[in-house]
Amino acid sequence: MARAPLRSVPAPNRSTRSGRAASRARKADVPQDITLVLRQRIATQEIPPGSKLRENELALEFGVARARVREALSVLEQRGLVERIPNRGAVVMRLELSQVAHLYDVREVLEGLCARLATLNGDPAIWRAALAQFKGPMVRHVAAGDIDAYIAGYETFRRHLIDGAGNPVLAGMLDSILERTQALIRRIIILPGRAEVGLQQHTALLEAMVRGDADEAERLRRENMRSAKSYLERYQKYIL
Amino acid sequence: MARAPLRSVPAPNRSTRSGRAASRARKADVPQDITLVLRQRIATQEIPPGSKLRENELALEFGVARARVREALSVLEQRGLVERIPNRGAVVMRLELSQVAHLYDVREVLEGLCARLATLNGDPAIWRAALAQFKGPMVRHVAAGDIDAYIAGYETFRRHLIDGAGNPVLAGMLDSILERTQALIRRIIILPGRAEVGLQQHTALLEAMVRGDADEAERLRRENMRSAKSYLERYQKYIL
DNA sequence: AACAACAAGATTGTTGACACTTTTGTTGAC
DNA sequence: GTCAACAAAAGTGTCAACAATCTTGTTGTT
Repeated sequence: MARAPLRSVPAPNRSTRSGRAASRARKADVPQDITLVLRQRIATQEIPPGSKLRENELALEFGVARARVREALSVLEQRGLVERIPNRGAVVMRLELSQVAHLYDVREVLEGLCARLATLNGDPAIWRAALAQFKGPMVRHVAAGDIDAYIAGYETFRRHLIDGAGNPVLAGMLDSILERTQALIRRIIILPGRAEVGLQQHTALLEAMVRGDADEAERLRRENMRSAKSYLERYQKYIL
Repeated sequence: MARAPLRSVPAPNRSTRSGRAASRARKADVPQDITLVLRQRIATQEIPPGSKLRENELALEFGVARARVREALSVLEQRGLVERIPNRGAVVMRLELSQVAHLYDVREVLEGLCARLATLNGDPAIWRAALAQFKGPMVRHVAAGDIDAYIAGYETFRRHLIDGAGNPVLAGMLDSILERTQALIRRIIILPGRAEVGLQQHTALLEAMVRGDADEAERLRRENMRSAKSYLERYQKYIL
């Protein structure tokens, strides 16, 4: 449980003039990126749900004062990643099935909008290229059972969709949801038959996007999400 | 510009035992609700866009240390209400037209989902009651030009929709969007003919909800949002 | 042996002080 | 009179210390 301090900062770094270069080198890291690091650790479940986040521990590890950790925890609470109880500390949020269902209902319409906007605003060449990926290499990844490669391909596809949509508000909300369900997505993909279904659905979606049919793209993406949600509910006992 | 301190806290409240009752009376207010107060002030434009938020000023007004104000500002930044520039402070976010368009695109699909879920999960009696409101008193409010009463009725309707949907994730995101566009909504409603159109659209929506047609409810709500967005774009010069 | 009362330790909550950066105001040269 | 260099002020960034609260371990009683 005890995390090895990645960069053990020399505690007495208080002298005004000495060690300027050293502190400047770390300048870009410290300011608020401890929030980012914690977000990633929670999303990847490197810090598992239910864990207690002790302010002192984190402050020591990152070599900053507790006030900074405290601010980071506030942000994490806002994002729904941790729950904070007064005088008792912060624990990593645990996902109930109902919560996941809520997240997926919202994700469905947001991803639908994302597909529609990407069709309207994005570069068709990108969708053609993605379609080629899904018809060629991705098929082989699934056939070969190379889940990691498939997931990697899916992630870049999703990134292209969000970028292509060109809507920062949408991007932020999708990121927020993805961040909370990332661990789940990986477990859904490896369910029996899921990757094959997903492959087919994404291919159909991209074909609609290539021919510029935004409405159909939105419909297909939403159907894709509903399908994923139903898989999740069917296999919930193996996932949650 | 200088805000009158609503409750000027006696600064030397440091003694451990003295004034316990007084400090306990304020206990419920202080903890983190300064975030809520600031959110409301920004949403209502009591603090107008572009204003600088000085940490010291706020700390003094609320009678807390700067660290607490600082945490509140972090949350406000996360929510997209203020922009924080290192070493330069926090200013209330200014809405560009493009940003508003992005917000409305997202709001469209979220309100659509909200209407669908409310139709499926909510109590039909509530929709019947709301329909009666929109066919009776609300019509008179619009005819009489009583905008405030109309807005109040619309707000309770929207609240019923969100409650009826029963999805906390959705509720949070809609609140976040509403909070950022609240000032706009009031300006759109008073546009020529807008209230009449809205009245008709909401009536149609509620009729679909009463008969349990969730798909149609979602479609109508989305159409309603697109219509509001087009009004906004047409009259942008009078609004922004 | 089980349980309540208490004390010691650990953790969070809050504060004031200090360092650093930006802004503002002033002086002086051209 | 205008502009640059400099000094003072204001504001933000960071920190360590103290207070309040919760948790854990211990002791004593029934």
